Amino acid sequence: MARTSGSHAAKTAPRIRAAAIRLFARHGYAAVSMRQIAGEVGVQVGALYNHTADKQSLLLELMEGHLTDLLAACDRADSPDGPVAALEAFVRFHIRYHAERPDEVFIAYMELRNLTPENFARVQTLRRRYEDRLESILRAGIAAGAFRLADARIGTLAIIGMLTGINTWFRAKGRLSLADIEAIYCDMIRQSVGA
Amino acid sequence: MARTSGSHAAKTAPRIRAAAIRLFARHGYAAVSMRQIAGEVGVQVGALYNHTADKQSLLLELMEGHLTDLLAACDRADSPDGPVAALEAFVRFHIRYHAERPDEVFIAYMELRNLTPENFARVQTLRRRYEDRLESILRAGIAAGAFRLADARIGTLAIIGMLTGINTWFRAKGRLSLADIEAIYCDMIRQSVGA
DNA sequence: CTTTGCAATGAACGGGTGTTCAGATAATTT
DNA sequence: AAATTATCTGAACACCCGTTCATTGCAAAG
Repeated sequence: MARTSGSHAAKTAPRIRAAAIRLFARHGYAAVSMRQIAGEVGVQVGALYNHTADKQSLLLELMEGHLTDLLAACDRADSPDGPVAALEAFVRFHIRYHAERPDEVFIAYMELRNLTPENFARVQTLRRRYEDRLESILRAGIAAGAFRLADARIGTLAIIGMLTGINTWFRAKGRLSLADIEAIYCDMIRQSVGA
Repeated sequence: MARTSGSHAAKTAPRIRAAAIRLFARHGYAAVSMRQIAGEVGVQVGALYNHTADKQSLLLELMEGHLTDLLAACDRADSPDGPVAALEAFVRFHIRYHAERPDEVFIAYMELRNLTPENFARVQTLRRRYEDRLESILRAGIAAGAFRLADARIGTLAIIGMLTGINTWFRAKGRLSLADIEAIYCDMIRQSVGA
């Protein structure tokens, strides 16, 4: 090999991903053309195919990248002892992490149906791994008698749904700061599981 | 006028809407072509334009129709006295109504970004009207001292998000029936507002 | 039974789609 | 300095897009 692999790619590939994230989040996967992405990067269409196999792979890379990062960050975040404290830590982590990456989150939740079946399955596996973090906390809380909650799985889906919804309406310039919302959600979610 | 307006339209127009709902929900507005819709109805593309001005209007009609029906049904549903009972009635109504129309719900929540700004504003107004139904209940409960909830608006968005999420994962053949889920959600939501 | 007029056809319009590829470019290793 | 090779260009491919419109068909009104 005569050149370090990706000497240029190291600059262009991330820019393609960044442009795709912005455009997919703004207009939707199906409504964005490869030419639009290329235009945003300042390159011709054909050049994109040096960095991604096709449009579908680009979408998959964005989603898998986002979910992998999410899981890694979730692992890094410390989870305190005790079901109530662990639940609160999860909620705060989720809200903060997702608020910082609205575009990736939007794509990961809205473009699932534009994945091929195999790619959908791969993404769902990652998503399920994240949900399982919360489900474990709920299960432990139920087992310890700390939570009054009939079903850990449904509780997980309900809480994730509640949290995910924030991204659809939260605006930094709104009436309440993110810290305010974090506090309100912590209270509501703690109460929702009967703790 | 030589003929009752819409003697044919009375058959074709609803079929177009039904096909569009199915296809938009399955593949997304941008990914569905007018030719696909026409094919599903068993008609040529041009015929669609006898019943809708353009693709964008078709989307708007579906969304406005869904939200108008939702508001009408919500008004018809009786709301019992007392904040706790009213909240439970709202939750049960929402879950049942939405479970019966998964495709319309999916479109109304996922295709907002494919609306032109004016059309988006119209749909948001209707959606806000529905959210206000819940917000009033929460406000009344807080005022009466029946709920322990810091902010009625955030509580509304949190609960709506929680409820709306059901449609993304509920399957009739799943582990739990809709009635089971209804019961679990009623408990969680009642607890979440501190009642 | 003729008139009326809505609805459906089928072809066309201009333009956009994802993807490929031969050839030019430029940067790194030898 | 020369050779190498990842990257980019620019054009092309075959096909699909939303929308329009002259023409045709047909069901109801008079």
